[in-house]
Amino acid sequence: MITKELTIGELSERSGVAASALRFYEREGLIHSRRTTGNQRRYHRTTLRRVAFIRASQSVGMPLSVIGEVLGFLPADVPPSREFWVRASECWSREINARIEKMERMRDRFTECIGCGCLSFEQCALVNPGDELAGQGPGARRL
Amino acid sequence: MITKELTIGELSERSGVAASALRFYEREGLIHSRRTTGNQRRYHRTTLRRVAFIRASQSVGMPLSVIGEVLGFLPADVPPSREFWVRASECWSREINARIEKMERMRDRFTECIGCGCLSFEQCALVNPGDELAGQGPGARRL
DNA sequence: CCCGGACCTAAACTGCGGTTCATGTCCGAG
DNA sequence: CTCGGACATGAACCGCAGTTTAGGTCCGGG
Repeated sequence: MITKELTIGELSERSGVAASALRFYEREGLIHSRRTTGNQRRYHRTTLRRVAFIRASQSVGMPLSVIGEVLGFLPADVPPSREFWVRASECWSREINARIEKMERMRDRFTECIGCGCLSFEQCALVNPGDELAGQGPGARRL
Repeated sequence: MITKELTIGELSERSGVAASALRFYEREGLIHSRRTTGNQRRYHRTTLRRVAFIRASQSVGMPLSVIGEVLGFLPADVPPSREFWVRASECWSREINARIEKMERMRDRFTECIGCGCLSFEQCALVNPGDELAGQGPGARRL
């Protein structure tokens, strides 16, 4: 086997992702590692691909939890197939499109609200979202 | 003066915003209050409008810090003019449009990346954003 | 054998937008 | 005057996506 394993430092340097982040991803179950007798991490080469996928997905706004779910279908130490990429891409595209549409709806509502001079409670859809518009920004969500 | 002041409970009920949030907004300087001799808050009626503006702006994704900057142009205890709404609306629209465009670019890049079969480091623009794409998702930002 | 750099862990901290809690005060109705 | 509900404060906590810190271990070169 010439498929040399990577230390965390090597994976960090090659991927451009901080070692602390890699350990964090492992805690969250997004990547996996073997341990040496001295308890050090050794990564399979395919982990590089996994990390690439994680970063690419994050850059389009996916939360780690969702990325983790999708990566759950991809067994550890198996190079991701082309089909996997394609399916994931479709999934992400749908998500992004949904978010874009939502933002467009909100923008239109805002200008409409300003235009009509309302922006007071009880009348204004923006102020009283009620429906799926709620819980947009970051902040504490209750379980 | 029949312009009765509001207690925090009244403002909370009328605006639908929790009293804890109203205190928080006040700490952050987004709204203001007078104090009674017993140290209780009394809000000017126009505060209702301010809170409406805050919630509407939040619903389109604006962070409180930016909302606070804009509200800073609006003196306390003065009803916001129509011109103020219009200018704020334009400002927010520009912001939202910028965010939508950014998301569209990212979506396109992602599908392109998947299509070309790359998604590895050094070649992939998604994985190595470098430019304005960086720092998208939530999470700790360093100063 | 010793040294330094790479690695390990757990715990605490970041910023955002608040909520919840503990403890104490105010105020109006009866 | 007393009681309860509304109000006050500061501190701790939530989720997210990590980073930083403190203190300890591993490993290879000289």
